[in-house]
Amino acid sequence: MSGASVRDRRSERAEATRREILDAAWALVREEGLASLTMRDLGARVGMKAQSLYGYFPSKHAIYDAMFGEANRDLVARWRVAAAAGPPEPVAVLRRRSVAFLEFCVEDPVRHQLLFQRTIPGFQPSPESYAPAIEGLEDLRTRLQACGVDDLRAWDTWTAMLAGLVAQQNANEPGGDRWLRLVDECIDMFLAHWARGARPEGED
Amino acid sequence: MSGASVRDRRSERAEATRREILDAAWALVREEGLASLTMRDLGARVGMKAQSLYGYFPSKHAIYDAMFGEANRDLVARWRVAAAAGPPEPVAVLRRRSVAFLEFCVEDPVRHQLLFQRTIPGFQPSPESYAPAIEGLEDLRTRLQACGVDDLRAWDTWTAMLAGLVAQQNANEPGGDRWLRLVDECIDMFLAHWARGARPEGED
DNA sequence: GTCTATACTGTGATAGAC
DNA sequence: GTCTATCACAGTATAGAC
Repeated sequence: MSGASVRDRRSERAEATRREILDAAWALVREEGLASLTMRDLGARVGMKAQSLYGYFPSKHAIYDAMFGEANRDLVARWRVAAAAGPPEPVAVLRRRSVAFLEFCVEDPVRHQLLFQRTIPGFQPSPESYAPAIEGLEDLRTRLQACGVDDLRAWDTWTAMLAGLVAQQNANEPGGDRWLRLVDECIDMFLAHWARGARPEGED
Repeated sequence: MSGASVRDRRSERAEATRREILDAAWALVREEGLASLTMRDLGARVGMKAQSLYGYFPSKHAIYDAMFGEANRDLVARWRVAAAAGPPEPVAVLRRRSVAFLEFCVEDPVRHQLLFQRTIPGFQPSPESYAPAIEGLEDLRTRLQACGVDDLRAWDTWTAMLAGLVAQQNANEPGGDRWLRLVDECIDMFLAHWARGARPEGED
């Protein structure tokens, strides 16, 4: 049916424009900072008036939300690649996964800020945009279990440790590797304390 | 001289008004978020027009800077109290210092955001406001040395670990203690790996 | 001297013309 | 779909009332 065909081509074109707007938004926030994104700048970047953007996104927060979802999906994809890109020993996988996470967070501090620091007034990611993060946390849990770590406290310690490395790196030496390169030794430290069999039974 | 006396009373009164404005600013950012502070709201809170605030602070960033400096001084004071509030054994002091830091960061997430996450577009703390932080880091270094930890990598690991606990607590369970209560075990884990004599010599 | 009134620029957002 | 016009509100600045 030509009607459906026309609709498809229209929605395809609209989707391409949405894509173009998102790319421009990423470029802008990388240059000016996450909170400095303005609809006028963004419109100018894609050759539109700011008001026309509302034909593609219902609000500025909706743009942030689309960026949030995209970043989240990219992170999960990166994890999958890292898990498959080497020997399957659980600890080796865990190490690759951690390095992939740190690199992901450090290579684009603005993206890290959007994903993990809630600094945009009033912005809350939608459940759909947030969903991949839940999947990633679940995956982490099984990875840690495979390494002999089966404890909620250990899990929380792990996320805090990696979050801290990223936070310090991005806050104090963005683009560098002063905290990044600590990851291997941090994992040693963590596993020595938390992995099954690492601690004498009656220690606690 | 009566001239000096008049000047003093005027500056005293101006200082009291500055204090009042800062208190109102803290209350507002706690209610509405750090980035949502507006000069109009702030003026209304202290019974002024927004424009009148410029008689006490040259800009909105200057208000943020005064808050930054105040928070930094409060943190250092808290550290001093914690250090003196118990037995002087280095590890015990380090533990009290850590708990004090975590509580400080968690009891007021907005203050933590102002101090440790740079999310306000264009805001950079002045050297005077930032100075206490340098003092605090220097103090931490000597505390760690006293515990047998004398290594830049260990120092960085320490700051990352505590920063991570705070980040996770404030991001995922503000007001709670799920990550907070991990601090003692994290310190055990850290010291076991980094303290002098904890590791066999030829391990690395 | 301190505060008020007013104005300028820039923000997100909406309604309606074409 | 994109535009013009417009709105309410933000930070900032200056002139003038008292």
